[in-house]
Amino acid sequence: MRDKQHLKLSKNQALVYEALSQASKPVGAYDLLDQLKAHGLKAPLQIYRALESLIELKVVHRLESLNAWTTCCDADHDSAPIFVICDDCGDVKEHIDTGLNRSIEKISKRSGFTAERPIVEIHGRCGDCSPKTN
Amino acid sequence: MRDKQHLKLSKNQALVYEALSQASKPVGAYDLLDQLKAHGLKAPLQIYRALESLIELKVVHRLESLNAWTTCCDADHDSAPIFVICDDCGDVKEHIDTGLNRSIEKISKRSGFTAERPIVEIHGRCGDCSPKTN
DNA sequence: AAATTAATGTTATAAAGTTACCTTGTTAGC
DNA sequence: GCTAACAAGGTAACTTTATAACATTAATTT
Ligand SMILES: [Zn+2]
Ligand SMILES: [Zn+2]
Ligand SMILES: [Zn+2]
Ligand SMILES: [Zn+2]
Repeated sequence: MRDKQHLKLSKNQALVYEALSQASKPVGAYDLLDQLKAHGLKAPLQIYRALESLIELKVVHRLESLNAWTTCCDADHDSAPIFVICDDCGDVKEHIDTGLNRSIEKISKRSGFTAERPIVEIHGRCGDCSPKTN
Repeated sequence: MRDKQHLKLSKNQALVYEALSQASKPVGAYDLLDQLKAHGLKAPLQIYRALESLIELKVVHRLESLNAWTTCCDADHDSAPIFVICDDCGDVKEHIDTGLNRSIEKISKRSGFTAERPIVEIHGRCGDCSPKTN
C-alpha cells in the first residue's frame, strides 16, 4: 500500500474508497451510490468524481468489461494491472506480471505505438468454479 | 477471412457486418442503428442481436473499453485478439501474439484459473500521433 | 405438415455516464 | 485578515448504452 495510509482524501473520496475496500468484488457506480446515500451522497456525479480522482491517485482501478471499480492490490506497480475474473462466482484478482508487460511493450514498439494505458481482463472460471477433470 | 465468404448471414446480421466492414474504426451500436435506419432497422435490439450472433460466429469483436464493435482482422485465430488503440486519432489495430497469449495462460494456470475470454486493449498513441523524439 | 429452432419487430425500461451551472471550501500571496 | 485562485462539492437535467418482455415470422428438421 506504500503511503496510501497517508493519502489525504476528501470526504467523498474517502467514502468511496472505504466502500470499495470493504467490498469483496468490484462495485458499480450506482451500487456505490446506493450504499453511500446513507452517508449523504445523492447524485451519480459525486461517485464518478470521486472515482476519477482515486484512479488518478492510483489507488483504484476501473474494470472496463464490468463497468465496475476496485481498489488496487497494493503492489505499488507501474506496469499494467492484470485482472482475472471468474464469470461464475464473480471473484476478481489483480496480478502483476512482467512477462506479459514485456509482450505489451514489444507489440507496441513493433508498430511504433506508445502504450499508455494497457487493459488486460481475463474472463473465465476460477479453480473453485472450474469443472474438476479428475 | 477463411470461409467468412461462405457465411450465411441473416438480413440484419449482413447489414451490421457490412456496415462494420466499411467503417475505418470500431462503431458503436447506436451509430450502427443510425446508419441502418435507411435500410429499415428501427430499434437498438436489432443491432445488439445481430452483433451478438456475429461475435458468436467469430467475425466481429467487441471493444470493451470503447463500447464499440469491429470486424475481425481475418487472422482465423483461436487465441485472444489484442487491440492497440490510439486515443488521439482513434485508429485501432488487431494483433495476434503467441507470446502474450502464453503469458495469459501461465498467469491463469498458476492460480488454477481457466481463461475463456481474455480481453487485451492497449490504449496509447500510434506512430503518427506520438510526439516525435528527434 | 407438425415440431423445433433461429431470427424479427416493437415498446418500454433499466443501467451507466455526462453536461451545465452554481456554491462552498482551501490554499497562497498580499 | 483579505482576496484571488483553485479544488471540491451539490443538484438537476439529460445523453448514451444496453436489456426485458412479449408477440410474430421465417427457416430447418422430423
Ligand atoms: Zn493495482
Ligand atoms: Zn469462481
Ligand atoms: Zn479477430
Ligand atoms: Zn493516432
